[in-house]
Amino acid sequence: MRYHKIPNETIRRLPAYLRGLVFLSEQRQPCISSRDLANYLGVNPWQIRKDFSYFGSFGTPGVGYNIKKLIKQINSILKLDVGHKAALVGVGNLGSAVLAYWGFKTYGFDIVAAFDSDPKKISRKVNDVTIEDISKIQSLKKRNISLGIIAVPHNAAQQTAEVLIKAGVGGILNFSPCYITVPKKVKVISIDIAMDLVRLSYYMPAG
Amino acid sequence: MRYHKIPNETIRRLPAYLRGLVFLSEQRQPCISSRDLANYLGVNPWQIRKDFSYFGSFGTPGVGYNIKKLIKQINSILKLDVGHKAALVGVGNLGSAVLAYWGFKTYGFDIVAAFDSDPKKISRKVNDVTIEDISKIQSLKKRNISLGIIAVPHNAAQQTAEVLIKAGVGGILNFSPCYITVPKKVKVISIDIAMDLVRLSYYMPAG
DNA sequence: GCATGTGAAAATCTTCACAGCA
DNA sequence: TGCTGTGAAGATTTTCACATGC
Repeated sequence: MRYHKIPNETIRRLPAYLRGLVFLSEQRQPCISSRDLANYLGVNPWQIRKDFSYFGSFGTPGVGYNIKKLIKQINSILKLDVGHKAALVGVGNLGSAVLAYWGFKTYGFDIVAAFDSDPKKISRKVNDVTIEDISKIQSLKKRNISLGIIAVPHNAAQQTAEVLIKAGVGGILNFSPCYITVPKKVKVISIDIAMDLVRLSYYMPAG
Repeated sequence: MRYHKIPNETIRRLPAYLRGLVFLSEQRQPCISSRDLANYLGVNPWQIRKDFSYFGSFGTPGVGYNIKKLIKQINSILKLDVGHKAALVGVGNLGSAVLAYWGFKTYGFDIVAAFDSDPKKISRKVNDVTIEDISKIQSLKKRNISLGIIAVPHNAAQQTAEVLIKAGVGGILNFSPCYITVPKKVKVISIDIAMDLVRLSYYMPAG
């Protein structure tokens, strides 16, 4: 394996590979070929092989990939093996759903804190997490929380991002429907379900 | 404007342009340059100009783009001007959150039906939508619903997709954490929030 | 024989530089 | 002058074909 810059698109696909492999690992078959895996995931075999090749040689020619071993490798590449603590800001409709979503735990994420500015919500408990006043947010560093989840109205998003960054988070998952500006050292990933639905509209057959 | 195949990436960006423009249209300023719009959206000006150029010439040299007019154009490109009726299948945690999410309405989507297989949930009302038994799903075509939203456990997703397609939907928004196989004429867009969080983990600074 | 890993070719997408118009 | 629209250059990503290893 020579040095290669790793394509962003590869990083976009790796989590999906991991997700599929985790389901496959529940079966008894220990190995899988790139062809079978590709078929299961709905992608191309050479795409899978190329993507893995950026990180090393994980397979055995003539046999395929050992599923459990491959999961470990991808977990390590994606830095999921260390575990991440996250804090949610904004416990409205969307925020509550995020809190209740178990899907994160599978990948080593734990939402251990939740903040809101509405006094009526403070001290309420949602999914074992007690909602705190937004002013308590500077405690994140002390609590070893490195990840912020923003689910506030869009006019409060930028400000919330800044507070989170000041509190020491290195990554932000942004559910607010807007772009937020951050220093280079912080990574933001934005999610807006409505945007995906809009995209679907474009691709849908007429009628 | 010559003929050009429209890049998928352009379609991925258009909804975000639209979202930003809708917010900007609430201000009194009628026009915006590609530079200012780009700055607001966090992208490059030439990217915006190029993206629009695939569909025609929407701006005025020396002035910029008329915001309201541009919104209309993008709405038309994305086929949002016709309105879409959607049906949700699976009213669990995630499904309920989707039902409660107002964000769709802004773009002309309306979730007018919800289905579940759990008898305890049938006839309950969530956000003005009465939950129906999954067996009633073949009524979609008659009700003019062209869009399905899947929020069932992953082992039921493929089957749900097939039922939806048989009932005549042309597009599926898939929240179940798995790949689903569909005929070419149907478009699927999958969303898995956990996957984005995983990607964030990769990009986050160490420490 | 069979499936991986990879250089090289092809396709796609982004960036640039500037002609042309208000 | 200021900003759009676009061909062409540059960068990135995907696809392919096959050498290599089990």
